[in-house]
Amino acid sequence: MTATVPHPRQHAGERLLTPGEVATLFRVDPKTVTRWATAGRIGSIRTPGGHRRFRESEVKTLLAELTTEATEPVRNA
Amino acid sequence: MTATVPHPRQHAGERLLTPGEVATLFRVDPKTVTRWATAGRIGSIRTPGGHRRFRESEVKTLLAELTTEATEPVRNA
DNA sequence: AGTCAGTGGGGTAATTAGGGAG
DNA sequence: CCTGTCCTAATTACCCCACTGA
Repeated sequence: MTATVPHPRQHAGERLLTPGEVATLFRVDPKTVTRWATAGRIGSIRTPGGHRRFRESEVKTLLAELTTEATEPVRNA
Repeated sequence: MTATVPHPRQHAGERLLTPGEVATLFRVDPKTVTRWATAGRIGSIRTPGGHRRFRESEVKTLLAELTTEATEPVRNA
């Protein structure tokens, strides 16, 4: 396991995700998530130790923006 | 879980946070917050019994300083 | 007096950061 | 241009038990 369970008790639903969790959501390597943060494509919060945390809301929004639905119906349905 | 909510009305300007509460803000383990205090990365106040408390204003400031917003637009959006 | 979540201290595994080469 | 992997070092997470604090 990585950490504690999700917190229902945060500021304003400001849950944070670890690089590994974000990597799982996008099905990529955690290293890639780090590069996104370095490139400024996704906001990040650094711990005093240097590790990164990501806003869950931002990650979800990003996922939604990059999601494309099928526009043509299946011909054999 | 680490931080519960039972809380005394800490009136006055300076509200104090428990290690568990600070840990929640940074999405880390309460033990990690303790190490930050030991390493001098964050100021702490010790109770006569040895437990630590952190200044909310200092924590918030630190959190804000370590926060980076996304600057580059998403390619596929 | 007694309960009990939270904390401290110590020690060991798991993640992460960073650079670099493919 | 972007990503996954290898490496080392640093940071963090989870385990124990004893004590604090409300």
